[in-house]
Amino acid sequence: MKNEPLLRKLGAFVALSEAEISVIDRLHKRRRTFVAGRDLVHQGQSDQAAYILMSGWACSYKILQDGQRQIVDFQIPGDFLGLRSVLLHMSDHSIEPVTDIEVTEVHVSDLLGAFAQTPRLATAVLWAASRDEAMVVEHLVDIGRRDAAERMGHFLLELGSRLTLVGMGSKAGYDCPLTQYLLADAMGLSAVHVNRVLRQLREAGLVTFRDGHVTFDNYERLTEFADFDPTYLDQIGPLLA
Amino acid sequence: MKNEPLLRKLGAFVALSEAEISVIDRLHKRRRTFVAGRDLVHQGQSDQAAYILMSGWACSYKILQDGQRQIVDFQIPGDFLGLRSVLLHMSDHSIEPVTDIEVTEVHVSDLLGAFAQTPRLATAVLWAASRDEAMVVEHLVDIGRRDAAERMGHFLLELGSRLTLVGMGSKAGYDCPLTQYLLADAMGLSAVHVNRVLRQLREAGLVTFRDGHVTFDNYERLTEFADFDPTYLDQIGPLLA
DNA sequence: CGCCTAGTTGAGGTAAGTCAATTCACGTGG
DNA sequence: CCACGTGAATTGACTTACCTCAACTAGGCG
Repeated sequence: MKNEPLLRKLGAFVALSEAEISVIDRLHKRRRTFVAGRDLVHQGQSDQAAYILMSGWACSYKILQDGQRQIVDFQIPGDFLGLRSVLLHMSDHSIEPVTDIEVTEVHVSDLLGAFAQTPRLATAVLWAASRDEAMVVEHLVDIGRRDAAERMGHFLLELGSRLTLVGMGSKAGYDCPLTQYLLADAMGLSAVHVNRVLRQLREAGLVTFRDGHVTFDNYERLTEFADFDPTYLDQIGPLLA
Repeated sequence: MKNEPLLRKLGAFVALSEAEISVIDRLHKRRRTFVAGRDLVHQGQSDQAAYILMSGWACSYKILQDGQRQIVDFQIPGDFLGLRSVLLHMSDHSIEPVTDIEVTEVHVSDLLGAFAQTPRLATAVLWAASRDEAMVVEHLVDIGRRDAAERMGHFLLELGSRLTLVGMGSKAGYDCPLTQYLLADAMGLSAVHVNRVLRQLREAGLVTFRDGHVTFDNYERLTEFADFDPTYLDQIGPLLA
């Protein structure tokens, strides 16, 4: 259980006691799998369960009336799925597995019960939620104020940073199951423009995204080009002894 | 103290006991004021205090290297300022008062101590943070997938909804101290385009924004035009007895 | 073999940006 | 009292980044 991704993530924030670890363990009751492409959570559903992603990639998104969609974030192992839906008692977004995924289901009552038993767990979850929000905010800045090439570069760097933290990537690159259509919906661009921008970045010798793999051809120069500052993702050590 | 805006907001989520209310009261130790335009929190600062906004408007934003800025959200009374900065031990954004504001300062240690005493308070704050995140997400969708006119309409409706909840607006309209420059930085547009879009909405008989006041000329039609769905902001009653 | 999905590229259209000039309200000092 | 400066709003002319439509390629799989 020491490799359990949520423990690793929360452990970076609070030094968890044995008692707290066992409370978290008891949250992982029901293990489930979902196939790529079939939504776990639908926009508008109420009283939903939350999940902890154990393996695979997912994305959370919103659909507009005219059928367009905006992907808000991608989730990788250790991330919560649908935590906000549970707390707000209504899902304001949908969640779709990008690949086949494994999750454990967490019931609201169990989660709130765990908070009552160990308040430090509540603090740790609040920290994790803040970190997620910081990523959404960075994404917002991306879309609002960076042009397509900077935006794409920044996004690929951020994803690399997150994956590196969980041992799934490095400054050399990482495996990435996203299609250009998914990228387009995440970046607020059209799929054809994503293609052009990827070509541009490749020809500039910055990054190459091909056959499900991202390769950083020049990490330093890309970082500068995309104005990327990873401090908000960096975690120095447990902040709460 | 019954009118204290944070109590009112959290009270919508959990039915607070006398003991919990007094814990919250004790958080409001130091009252401070800040003048419009002078930042409270700077991007990159560490170990910052958090604040609860008592009166006035503020905005949180990020500056890019080329000097452009993106406003992430506006804060109105009852909202936290810099809560994320405190939990992440590093501010990833700046906060500027839009008008002169009154706040109460909250120290991290006091907040975490309050969580330990009353876990339900932690849950309530997590709920408030989730609600904030939901607004950021909606803003992200705005910028990513709506054209300038829809975006502006949606934004003005959302602001109206939030203000109505705290008694500062209605379906007729509300007072709004934002300039077209602030709007531009929030919507990811240029100031001149904001001006054109406002004219367009006014001439279409949907909304009028003039002299610091927003008037909904046709609330229904604007709601439809902007694809606005307020459910994620609505609060039916205490969810946690 | 043929279909389907993902990716690639070209040609032409459009929403929004930039630059620039003008107005207006307001405050301040001569 | 008026000249002046400053910040916000307004409008026009021109540019550009990104979109749409459309055609074509390449791999995977029944």
